[in-house]
Amino acid sequence: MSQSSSSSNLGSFIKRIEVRSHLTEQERQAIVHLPVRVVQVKANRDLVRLGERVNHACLIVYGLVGRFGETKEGQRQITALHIPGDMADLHSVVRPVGTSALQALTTTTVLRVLHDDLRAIARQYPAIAEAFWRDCMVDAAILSQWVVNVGRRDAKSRMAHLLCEMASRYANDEGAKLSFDLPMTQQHLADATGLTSVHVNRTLKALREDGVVTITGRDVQVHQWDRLVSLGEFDAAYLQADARQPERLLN
Amino acid sequence: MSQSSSSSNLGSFIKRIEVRSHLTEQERQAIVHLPVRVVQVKANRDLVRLGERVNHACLIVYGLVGRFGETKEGQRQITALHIPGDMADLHSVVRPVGTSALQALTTTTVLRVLHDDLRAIARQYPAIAEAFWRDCMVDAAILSQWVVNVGRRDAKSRMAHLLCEMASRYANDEGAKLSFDLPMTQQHLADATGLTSVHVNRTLKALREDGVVTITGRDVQVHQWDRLVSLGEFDAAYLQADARQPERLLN
DNA sequence: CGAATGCTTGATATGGTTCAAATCCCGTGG
DNA sequence: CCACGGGATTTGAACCATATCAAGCATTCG
Repeated sequence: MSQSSSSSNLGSFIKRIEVRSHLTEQERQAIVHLPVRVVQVKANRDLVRLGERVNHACLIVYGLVGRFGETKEGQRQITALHIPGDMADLHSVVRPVGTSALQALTTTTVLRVLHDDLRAIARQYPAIAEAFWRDCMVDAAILSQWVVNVGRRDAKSRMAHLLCEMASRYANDEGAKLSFDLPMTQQHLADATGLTSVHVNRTLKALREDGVVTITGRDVQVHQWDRLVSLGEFDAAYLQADARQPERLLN
Repeated sequence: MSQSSSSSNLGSFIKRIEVRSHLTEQERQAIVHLPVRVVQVKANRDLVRLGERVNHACLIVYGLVGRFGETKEGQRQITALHIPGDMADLHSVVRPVGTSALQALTTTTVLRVLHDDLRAIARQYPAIAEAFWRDCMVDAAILSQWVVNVGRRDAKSRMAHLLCEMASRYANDEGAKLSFDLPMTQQHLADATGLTSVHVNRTLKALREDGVVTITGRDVQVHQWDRLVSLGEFDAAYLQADARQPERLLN
């Protein structure tokens, strides 16, 4: 895990926040000028160990990160996936004692931001506090969907839902959903869907034979988006927190 | 759904908040004086319908409330349970478009608090904003545990975990965990654990025959707390957000 | 080129579901 | 106080979606 100091590169974070919340120029500047520390993490290394108390949050700049829960018998369950632009543990600002581990699925570049700094701007600018809170609530909405997915859907439907979600989160435009890079092994997919890697393999085969998606290594090719959506009963509404709604008191 | 206006009774909410966050007397007063509207909801009625946009949050005063996700084939999955003292949808302050329904499992008394009022005190008192955020993050931690529970544990273990969680949340003192009132039908338990009501019944039978817990109607009697904890791999840490830690900048 | 890691497939086992029916429980009205 | 009705619980039998075990193949990387 190599480190180096730097100032900014928080652009992707700002962009993410502004999809969901309005910021004034001043607020934007406050975020941009947060001091950060760049950290590289190799695949399968923890960014945050289980039970560790951290004093910083991790903005993913490049790579893919998972939050892992574990069973006594060593079975792992991914409870969240974080892609570039996500502040993977923004919640730790307010609850610094981790209850699960954060692990890199691929080599990952992270910007560490100190809790104290985040808390300071949240206290100074109520709109930033609200934006952080809102961002965390989108993650919670995803979590809630995962409970439904894992609790009540069969294997094919689960995979379809996960693929729709990741496609939607990665995509900037509609077309991008049909072809994207998903750097997860079949074991990772199994850990995210609560299945076995063997069964993930068979499920992907079935989806391929249905002509819906083809996954080759990290490359996902969606042939029939509509069928994938209907298989996974996917409704992207939960991923949004529309900034355009007048939720914010402009006082 | 009967309504009546009232002022305060927010004591249980204050108490809940203060377990996790420090408040000054002034901040406490700001919360106590929030205008509320008392609402009674009968069992199996929605407090918030699927997709409904609300302008208030619901503090549970009496009863039990579940958040329900649903599958196309009508299978239901409970993604959260809320007991008295919980502000069931505090998150809606920041994301008012519901992505799942809130339904009463028993006759429930609710205090409705307007988003605008909550947002106003959150903006005025950064410590309150932080406390609200923290409260939501405890709910998210529970959600995260549920994903692990439903994704990777077998039926007996799932039930044990759920029972430990509810016991811990209901209990004020240690002894109270051994005997408590859980107003859920076996179908509700099934919806919360991602099982079938038939299998819940068999699982409860097995737990009873093991001499671990006996559930008769709404009455839960825990005979061997330690075995229940170890069966469910339960670690109460995730339920806490220790207010005693100096997380708050006292500036 | 060899070792490690990930992918694929077959055979078998099993935990949980589904369907169906009986019984229990409790509130309600006669 | 009893009869009735409807939800909730309990149990059995058959079935199936997914797990488990095991082996061979493919790909990447040092």
